[in-house]
Parts: sequence; structure tokens; C-alpha cells
Amino acid sequence: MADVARRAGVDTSTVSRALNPRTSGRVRPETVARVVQASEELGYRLNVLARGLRTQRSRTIGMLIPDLTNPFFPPVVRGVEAALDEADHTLIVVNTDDDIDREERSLRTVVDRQVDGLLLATTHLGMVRSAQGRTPPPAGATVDFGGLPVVLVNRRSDGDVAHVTPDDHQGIALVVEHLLELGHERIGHVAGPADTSTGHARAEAFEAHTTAAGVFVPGSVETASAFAVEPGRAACAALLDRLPDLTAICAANDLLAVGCLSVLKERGLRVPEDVSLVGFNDMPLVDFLEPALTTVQVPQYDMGFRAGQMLLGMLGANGDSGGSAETRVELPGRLIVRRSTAEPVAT
Amino acid sequence: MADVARRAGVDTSTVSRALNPRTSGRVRPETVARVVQASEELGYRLNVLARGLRTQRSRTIGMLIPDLTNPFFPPVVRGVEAALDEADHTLIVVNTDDDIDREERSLRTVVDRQVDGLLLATTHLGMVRSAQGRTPPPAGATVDFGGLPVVLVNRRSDGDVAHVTPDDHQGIALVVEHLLELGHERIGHVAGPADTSTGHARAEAFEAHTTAAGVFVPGSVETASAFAVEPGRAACAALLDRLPDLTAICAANDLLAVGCLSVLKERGLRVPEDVSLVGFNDMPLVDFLEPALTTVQVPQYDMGFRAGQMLLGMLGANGDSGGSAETRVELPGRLIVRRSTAEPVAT
DNA sequence: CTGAAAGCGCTTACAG
DNA sequence: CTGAAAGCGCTTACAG
Repeated sequence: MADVARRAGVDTSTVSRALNPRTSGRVRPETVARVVQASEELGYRLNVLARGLRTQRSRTIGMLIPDLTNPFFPPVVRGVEAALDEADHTLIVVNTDDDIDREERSLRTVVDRQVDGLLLATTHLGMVRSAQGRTPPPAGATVDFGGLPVVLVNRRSDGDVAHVTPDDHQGIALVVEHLLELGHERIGHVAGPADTSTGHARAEAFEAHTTAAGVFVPGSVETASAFAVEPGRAACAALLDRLPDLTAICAANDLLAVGCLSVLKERGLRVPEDVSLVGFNDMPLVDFLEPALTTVQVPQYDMGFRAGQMLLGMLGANGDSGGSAETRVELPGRLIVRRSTAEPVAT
Repeated sequence: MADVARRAGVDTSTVSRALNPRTSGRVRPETVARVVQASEELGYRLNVLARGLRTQRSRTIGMLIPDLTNPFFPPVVRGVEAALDEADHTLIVVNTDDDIDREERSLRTVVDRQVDGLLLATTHLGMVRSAQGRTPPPAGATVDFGGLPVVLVNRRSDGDVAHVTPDDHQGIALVVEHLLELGHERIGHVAGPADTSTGHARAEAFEAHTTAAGVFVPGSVETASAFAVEPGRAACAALLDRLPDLTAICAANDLLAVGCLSVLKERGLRVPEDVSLVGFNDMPLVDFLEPALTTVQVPQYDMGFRAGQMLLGMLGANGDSGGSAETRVELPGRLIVRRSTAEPVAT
């Protein structure tokens, strides 16, 4: 920058003003032109870290996700990236492996990098409350990151933390309705872990909607230990053992549904002739399964985008000044009907 | 830091020395203890950005990938993260969408953030040469980032840029051998785009190995326009039209194989009875396809890990001082035999 | 409209 | 072993 100043024959402070769109109005147009030219000739690039040190804003956002390897997250991350990009912010994503210790370390890493805000797609909600400093940290949640703005992604919290999540109730409603219309009356639910807001909300929605329709079957909800294929297999097996006459299974996510599919086949049950099966998320390749999986498509990219925008809004960093100050958003899903659901065969 | 200094009754320079493991040896143990205690009481955390400004090392690495949404990359990214983590560096990943303009913008973003080095998993190789400043930038590759160390991931370059890639020749050799052993003699290859080093290398390997075995069929290589399902369908259809009597297809990647599988089924060809099919990468869910796909498992995590280590090595930032200075690594794959390959039926 | 000065939070020769 | 000083590359009141 000193070089640019010298070449343009001005002070560095003028270079700074000239090059900053927000302040370039205050400097004479000819001067701006001279500075711009000098900076281009020199190939000058602003050191954004130095700027951050001075302005106390790093224009960086930290995002914690459990596992990048889970296909649910990449589209979300891309959405966040897109939103941040518009406001010239950078994203740092860190994996936490769903491990509370790693979550704390990751949080520290990211906070130490002076992020301006946090996006949490992470499981252990206790952390969030602690983060906000609103309650004494629950056991195991000792990290404090001094009032940094945070928005939860794909997770809700019991406190009043901002979030954007899929609309689980609406999504499950779509599934139950679809199954009802086909004529199913004995429907099971392979639920996700109860300590995830998503697993919990979907199970709750399942009970609510089947009950409302008068078709809730006691014992029809089996909770898997994790959102993965193996736990899906185990839960489905348990469910089938308990209620062999189920004609449809609603899984809390596609991986769980894949687990169900595999035990169903193993037991000689045909999908959808004997048992209809529905997933959640519409992850890649699920349309090439046999049969192609009926599932709920969640607007993952949008979720990320909205979450990014929301956080930027909290920072006063996005263009639209008087934009909606909505702080809790639930995005509706879309039912994608494929081949894994059909009318139950008459018995 | 000033607060810590005051509380410990020392100068900030002493605080700095005491808290830095590399220099804490030079300060009296009691002083260190006092400083550490003060910093803990105050919850002091080093501002790594300020440190970076002073030391001219951000301890940050930039990584460009075409598309995080492609399941191939997340494990690679995790590997990189793991390697960097050990040396206390942070990763910034940016998507380029395989678009040359976005690649340049991404590069700029990341370079502007003062990264110490670059990991490029990106397609447009021209850029790399330009990056290294070894040749006049090819048309369209105008970005210059002044001698930053770079290592290519999953890509090779014609220059002498460091890289870590899958060993495509070895992987394809595994496939061809497997097919040969089963008795196939008319094998087709659905190749990836020729302008990707991976697509190119695999096609080359396919020709070399089938030729060496005396079973190369002229016209048996059809190049897909991209590594995706639809292009795989198109290429497979073209291949089948031209050579209806193929008994096996080797696809340059799993997505391409999925495309093949779908046209094969559409045409009433059974896999593996009529046509055997092999993919590459072993992406998630490919084992739940019908039939489960035989494929080559690439050590993605390891690739990322090695690449990260290599770059750290170039920066002199990793623990092991005299470590191997290998600069071009090709990691062997493993053939995962599942149900999509079998002996050809006798005619 | 522009310059001189101070300062963001650190590290590191340089003295002592 | 420790302090005082300078400086990394910026921005921003404060004068003029």
C-alpha cells in the first residue's frame, strides 16, 4: 500500500479511502483514478487480515458441522457460501465428528480466528445455550465464546437462538398423507436419535399425524441409535419383530431407509408390494436404488443460504438494510414420489 | 494481552514469549507460571490474525475444489483437515463449480486471505502453470499468485507441480485383470472428460492394459462429457450402439457407472448376467445399488492427508523435519468385488 | 479533499 | 531472563 501511495503521489490514508468503495466518494475523482491506476500497475491487493485487525471485523464466518462426509451437508455448505459471498465474507467449515470434545476444540479454533459469527449444524445443543451465556453451561459444555452471533442450521434449540431448519412437521405430514391416501393404516416409524432435534421432531410429528388420522399403532416408533444405515437395519428389524403386519415404514432419513430396505429384502419382503418405504432428504443416488426411494426433498441449499443471510443480517453486513428480521425459519419440504410406495396389497 | 501482562506484572513481550511453546524456554519457569495463570484467569486467547500479520504466516491453507457436493471430495477434505490440524493450521475450502472464472475468483479470495499455500483439486490445469509462473499464462489463465506453494490433489499437471492422485493405471489394471480372469474379452470403457487428468489417465490405462492382454477392441472407448450420471447414460448408449456385443463395461467413475447401469436395464440387459459393470471410487450407497457395484476404492482420506502433509512440508511447518521430500505421490486403489461383475454367459 | 498520527494485537531483534 | 521499541498492513478520527 505504501508503494501504491508513493506511485500515486499521495498518502497511504488516501489510498485506503480511494480504494474503499464506502469512502471513495470523499476523495477527488482524479485522485481516485490515479490511485486505482497505480494499484493496478503494481498488482496491489488489500491485505484483508490487516484490515480485519484494524476494523475488528474479520469478515469471516465459522461453521461447525458434524460430518462433511454425510451427503446432507455439502449442499447446505454451498448455500451458506453463496450467501456469504454476496456480502464478501469467507467461510471456515470445521468437522466435529459429532463428538463433544471435538466440538469444543473446533469452536475454539474458529473463534480464535476471530470469526464474526457462527453457524452451528452440530448436535450438542447444550453448547449453544452456553454460547449465548444465557444459562450456566450444562455439564460438558464449558466453551464460552462471548456473545458472538450464532444461527443454528438444521437444529433447533430450546433457548431462543436463531435457526433455520427443515419443517419436519410439514415433511412428515406429507409422508403420512401420502401413505394414508394409498390406503395404509399400519405404519411404522424408524426414528432418528432422540437427542437430535430433527430425530425428535420427526418422531413427534409422526405420532401427531398418525394419531390425528386415527391410525397410530402403539409401539410403531423405533428409535435408531444414529442416522446411518446400520442403525436403520437394527431399528427396522426390531420394529418388524414387534409388529410384523406393518404395511408401510416411514424412516426419519434416507440412510435409515436404506437400512430398512436391506432388512426388508433380507426377510423376503418386497418393496413396495409387501411394505411401502419412505425416506427423508432425497440424498444422491437414492433415485437409483431398487426400488427408487420415495422421499422428502429438503431444500438444503436454501437452508444454508437463508442461514447465511440471517447471520449476515445480525452482523448488519448484508445489503438489504430493512430486510425481514425473521429469526426462526422452517423450510417446507417436497414429497418426491418414486417406486418404493404403493397401495398395500389386500389380505 | 496487555491485561495479562498487567496482571502477571510483566511486559507484553514476556507474555508473548511465555505463551509461545517455542520461546517459553527462554523465560524463567516461575514467570511462565505466573503468565499462564494470569492468562487462564482472564480467559485470554491469542489473536491468531494479529500474530499472522506480524509473522507473515497466516497458518491458513486455501483449497479449491470443483464441487463439494460431489461425494468424492468430502473425504479428501477431511483428510486435509486432519493433516493441517496436527500442525495447527486452518483450511479454507472454496467451490469453483468447475468454472474457470469462478476458479480465478476463488483463487483471489483465498490468496487475499493470505493463505500460506494452496491445495488445488480443480480442473483447469492451465491455471497451475500460471500460478507457478513458469510459462506465460495460457489463454484464460491470468491469475498470478506469486510463488505460493501448491500441491495438486486428484490432478496431475504437465509441469513439475507437486501432486497426490489416485494411481489410475494401477486401479484400471485391477479392473481389467478382474474382468479378464472372469473370462471377458470384449470390454468397453466409458471414459471421463479428456481434459481432466483423471479421465485421461484412466482411458489411457484402459487402452494400455487391454492392448497388453490382446483384447483391446477398436472403438471400445467412449468419452463422457462430464463425470455425472446423465453423461454416463449418453456415453454408454453410444458405446452399446456401436458395439452391441460387449460383455463388460469399465466406467471411469461410479456416477458414470450408474448411468451405464440405468441404460443397461432400460435395454433389458441384465447386470451382471449379460454385461458386467465396474465403477471407480466406491462412493456412498453404491453398495446398495441393484446389483451392488463392483468398483475401485480410492483412498480419498489418505489422499487429502498426504496432500496436506506434503504442503506443510513445503512450508517447513510440519513436525518431522527430515521427512521424505516426495513431491509426486500416486496412491493405489483396492478392487471391491460386489455383484455387478460375473463370468460372461457362454454364447 | 488530503495528510499526519495513532492504534488494532501481536512478535522479535536489540539492549541490558 | 526481561523490557522497550519498532513494525506487520491496514483504517479512521482529527486537523487543516
